[in-house]
Amino acid sequence: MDKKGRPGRRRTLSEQDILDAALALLAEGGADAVTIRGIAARVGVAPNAVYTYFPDKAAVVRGLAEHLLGRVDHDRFADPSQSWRDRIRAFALELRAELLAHPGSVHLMLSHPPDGPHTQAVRETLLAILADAGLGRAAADASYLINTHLLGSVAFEVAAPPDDPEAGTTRFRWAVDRLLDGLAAHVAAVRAERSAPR
Amino acid sequence: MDKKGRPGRRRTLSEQDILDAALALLAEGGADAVTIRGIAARVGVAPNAVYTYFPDKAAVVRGLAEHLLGRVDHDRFADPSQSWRDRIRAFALELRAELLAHPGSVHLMLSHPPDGPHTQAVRETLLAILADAGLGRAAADASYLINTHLLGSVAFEVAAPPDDPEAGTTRFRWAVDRLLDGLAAHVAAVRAERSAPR
DNA sequence: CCTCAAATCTGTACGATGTACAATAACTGT
DNA sequence: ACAGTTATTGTACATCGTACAGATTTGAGG
Repeated sequence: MDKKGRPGRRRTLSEQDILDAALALLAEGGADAVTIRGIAARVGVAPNAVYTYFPDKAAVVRGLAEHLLGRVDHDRFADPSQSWRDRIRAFALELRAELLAHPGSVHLMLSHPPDGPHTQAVRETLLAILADAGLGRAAADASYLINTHLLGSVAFEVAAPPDDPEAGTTRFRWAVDRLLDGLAAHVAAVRAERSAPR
Repeated sequence: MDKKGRPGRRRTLSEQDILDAALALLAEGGADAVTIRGIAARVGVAPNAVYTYFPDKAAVVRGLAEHLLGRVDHDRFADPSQSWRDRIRAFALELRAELLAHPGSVHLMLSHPPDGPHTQAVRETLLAILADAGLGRAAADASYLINTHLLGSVAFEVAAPPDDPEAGTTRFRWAVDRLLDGLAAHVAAVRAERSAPR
């Protein structure tokens, strides 16, 4: 695990190593377990070595959130042969599963909202589906709605897990369906107004 | 500000003092500013005095969340003369305002979900409105949906504030309206099924 | 090949945090 | 008055982020 014992320019680390270690710590011990010293120990390096790659802990945490988002395959939901409702449902469930698999990741995303390429890719996939749904100008707001509900929902579930994990999934699915109903109603209303203006 | 300089049984503190100090710190410096030592200093007492009233910091934080919920007047929304949609909208906006007024409070609620009398009172108010709406068995899930969206939404807004705070309110209102549309559609569907069973 | 600056890492150290432990003073009941 | 309980203090420790100052290796320019 440990690389060397003496200082010097040796390139024993990489940004990926740090993020991988951070992710492992997150999975094992929750958000509190993600510490600079813990990461360093796990990759076998002095704590300060981390600062060669990240300016401070907040940057590591942001990077970790990005890293996590990079693990979800969102291109899979771009296929327009399925209904937009099914696609969003599946997308939401997938993201939820990924977040639930790493306790603390939601907290971390809510306190240090990432904004790297992976984050934007996810956002764009969502926006594309919503555009297909005919939400037009409201697509951005709808995306925001889905996002915030997802994060809030998972955060709450992590903090206060239901007795039966299955029940959590059922409840989440129900909530997403209500959201989709609301969006569908809005689409219908917009369409109606467009065909019979003011 | 400081009470005394020597040990001894003096009852210089109260649970309320501690929570008030914590709330002030939260309002001033966000969640990170809420520390045992900070609270103690603010009420002019040794850090360990806090442990007479709370077993650990987590308990203080939970108490603080409760304290905060106790400040919102939710009975005001119990009046059934208004439509349930208006009542929920107003309720959500009120809670949002309270949470936004204390940066970090959402985080704190998401990491240490309170469950004291105030929390339950708020939940019951919500449930009552939703029961009026005719949601029946689904009222609990609907309440959960509104709750999680509220928390997620505010958390996100605190972490990444919009350029124009007004825009945040508009967006939130739009989202709540979509939620309400979704719930209304569900109510209609349930009613339809009940009048024409299977 | 030699030199040297830049890059990468280590060691030490400081201030802040939560909190365990023991000592101390004031109150309470007898 | 005395004894026991209890609120408070002071001291101390482990852990955290990270600033600072070396040490060592590496690669580039001569």
